Amino acid sequence: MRKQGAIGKESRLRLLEAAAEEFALSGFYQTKISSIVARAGLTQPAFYLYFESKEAAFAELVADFRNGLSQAVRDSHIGPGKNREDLKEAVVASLEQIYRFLGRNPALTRIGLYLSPESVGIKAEIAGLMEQNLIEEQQAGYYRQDLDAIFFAECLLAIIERLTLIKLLPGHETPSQLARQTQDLFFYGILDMQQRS
Amino acid sequence: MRKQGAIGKESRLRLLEAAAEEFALSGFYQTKISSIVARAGLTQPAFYLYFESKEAAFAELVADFRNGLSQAVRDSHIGPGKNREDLKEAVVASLEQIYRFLGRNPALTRIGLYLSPESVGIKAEIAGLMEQNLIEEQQAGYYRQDLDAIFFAECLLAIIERLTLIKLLPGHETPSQLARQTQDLFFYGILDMQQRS
Amino acid sequence: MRKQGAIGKESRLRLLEAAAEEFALSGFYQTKISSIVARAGLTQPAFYLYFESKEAAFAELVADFRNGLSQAVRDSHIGPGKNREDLKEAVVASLEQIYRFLGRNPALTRIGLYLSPESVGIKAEIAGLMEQNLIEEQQAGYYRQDLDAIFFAECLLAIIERLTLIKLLPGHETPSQLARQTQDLFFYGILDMQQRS
Amino acid sequence: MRKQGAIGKESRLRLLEAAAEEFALSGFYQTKISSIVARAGLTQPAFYLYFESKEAAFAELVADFRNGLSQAVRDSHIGPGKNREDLKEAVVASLEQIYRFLGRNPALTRIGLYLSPESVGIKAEIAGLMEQNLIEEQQAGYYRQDLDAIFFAECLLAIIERLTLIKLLPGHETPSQLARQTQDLFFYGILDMQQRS
DNA sequence: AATGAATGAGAGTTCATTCAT
DNA sequence: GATGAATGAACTCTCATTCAT
Repeated sequence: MRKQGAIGKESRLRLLEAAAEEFALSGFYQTKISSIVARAGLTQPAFYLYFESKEAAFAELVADFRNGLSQAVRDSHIGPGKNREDLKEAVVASLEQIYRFLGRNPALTRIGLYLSPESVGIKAEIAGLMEQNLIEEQQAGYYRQDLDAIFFAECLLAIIERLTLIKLLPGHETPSQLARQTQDLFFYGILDMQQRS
Repeated sequence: MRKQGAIGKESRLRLLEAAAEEFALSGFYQTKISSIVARAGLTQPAFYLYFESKEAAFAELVADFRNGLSQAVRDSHIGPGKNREDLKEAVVASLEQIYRFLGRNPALTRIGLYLSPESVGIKAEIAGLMEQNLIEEQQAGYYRQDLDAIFFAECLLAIIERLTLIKLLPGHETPSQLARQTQDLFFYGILDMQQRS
Repeated sequence: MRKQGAIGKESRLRLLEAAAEEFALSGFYQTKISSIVARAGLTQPAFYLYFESKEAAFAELVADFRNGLSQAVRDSHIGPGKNREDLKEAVVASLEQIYRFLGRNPALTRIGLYLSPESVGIKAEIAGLMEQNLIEEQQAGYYRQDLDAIFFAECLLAIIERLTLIKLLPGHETPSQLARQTQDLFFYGILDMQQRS
Repeated sequence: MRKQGAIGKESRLRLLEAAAEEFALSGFYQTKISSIVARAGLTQPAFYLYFESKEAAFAELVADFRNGLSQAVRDSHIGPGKNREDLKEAVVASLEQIYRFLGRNPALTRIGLYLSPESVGIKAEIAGLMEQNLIEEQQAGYYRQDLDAIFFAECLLAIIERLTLIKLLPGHETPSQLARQTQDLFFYGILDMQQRS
């Protein structure tokens, strides 16, 4: 790959965005280079000016997503010193941050979370990061002590993943709404509080 | 497709199982008819003796999974008249039934839940069935009245889906263990009960 | 590559022959699979039923040539116990055998001797075999003792190679004629015998 | 192609040399313009500033070689009036001149003698020139009268060609050594002189 | 004199699918 | 009931070449 000026960078970016949309729409195997370049307003060889192969372009998108989401999750850590009421809002804010990232680039999210074979590894990594956050928050006394952090992290991720797919990406709910619903369920469980033994 | 004798039925079944395993292993597009028939110990034209096309075979597997899972979910409904302690066990049993179905045929589960484009529709259907169960159970007074049944159904499904993938299919946990963990989280939430406001 | 019946073997052979002719005519890079299969009366995918790739088919032809020529050279060894007059005829017969092999399949010869990058290695091998023959023949007292066998082998090969290209393959001379001419030059050199010092 | 200043001439030359080396290394079809310009420290369009096409550049190299070699062969003619001892040295000198030219620019030699499709025509021309030299030298009484000049010319060329490839270009022998060996073989043949009938 | 950017044309290869037996 | 043999239709990727600057 040779040196690129401004125009080249622009073309590359256009191709990357076109690729993201095509991949998100049709999946990796059904996406043809011809569709990508058509969407970007270029011809097929231009694609290979900027990417090694179809796989490489896909991998770059996946990596972008992975980095972005990892960062968002790391940033969503809740610091110490919150009282019960503040905690609730902090948790909502934390979740909202993650949902917001996932909603920002729907095509990328679809690729990284549902389409890529690497999604398994990505989710494992994300679950791990969430677990670390949760452990520290648990040590801060925010959650019950007998909570299995990794198990909870997996469940949290599962719910975020699914709600993103069915509510966030189609635009049925906002990050803020989803954050609040998610927090509510996890905080209080499903039992009727009056009757708790 | 004409009528088949015993040998034909056997071959058809072998092909279907081989297809399930290949699809589960490599996904739809990367699975070649040649691999399927090789695994089944037959030749390519034999495949077309029993299936219209690659798509048709895949669709049949998906349909099998969908029917099985729907039934399992319907069967997992919890009847009225349980007290608090019985309820807990009933919920665990109900969840266990679902996990057990999902663990029974890993290849099929992988196809129906993660690989098929139809998985979206399947999950929507399953979520709907779960919602109906939950509503009735809620009306029986088992859960808090302000619980949003469809939201909860989606979360439940999300967790089942993820735990199936990372715990059940790799054999790290049994249906019974998963059922208990899932029930516990949902019943009590994550907060420390002493401190609940 | 699966099992082949008689028809398959026939097709494979037809493709191999077609490939040899196309390669000999146009060289490796300018030969298109489409030309080969057209000449063989088949379609492109059929080619891949019998050969891994264009390279593989070429390599097979080269290997065939190499084996054949090696054998011919080994067979051309001259045994002991010849007197001067018999020797001459034996040398001619020996050379004729080699020329005859080279003339038998012109396309293959062109590929193995001039077109293939492996031709360098092939000629090195052939020169080595010739050297061995020559050393034994020299020990039998047939040639001058101060003759450098490997040098002579290389020269002999050089001449055979060139005469094959310009005389044998175009059909200007027969193996027999070429053998006699070659023998004559090497036996007596170029000087006028009366004047030899 | 327009007139060029000093810088342009320099670039053109650099490209030509780079092309020669790349062609010699990889052959015509496997040599990419991109490799040539990379070696010359320029970009692809620059190549087309100086050459019509890849073919044209190659052809120019071949023509350079052909002219040079023709001249060298013409210059290697041996004049009349030599006695037997002088003749030997004259022949050696003559051969050395040719080997020296071939060794001077290895890349060009490889192209003109082994890689170019035109090499056939070039060798035919060279053989013709050699034949003329030989005929005159034969008429001067230097060689046996029954020698077939064109046949001998072809053999001489064959040997020069092969020894150049395997001894001269890899640097195993010098032009002088090769000239002497070649002369020795042709002068005296391979038979033991004591036993000549 | 030289380059960043782009393209037309084509090649090899793959794969689901079918036919004749 | 099954197979050896063959193919139509694509698709990815490469490369010489050119245009605008």
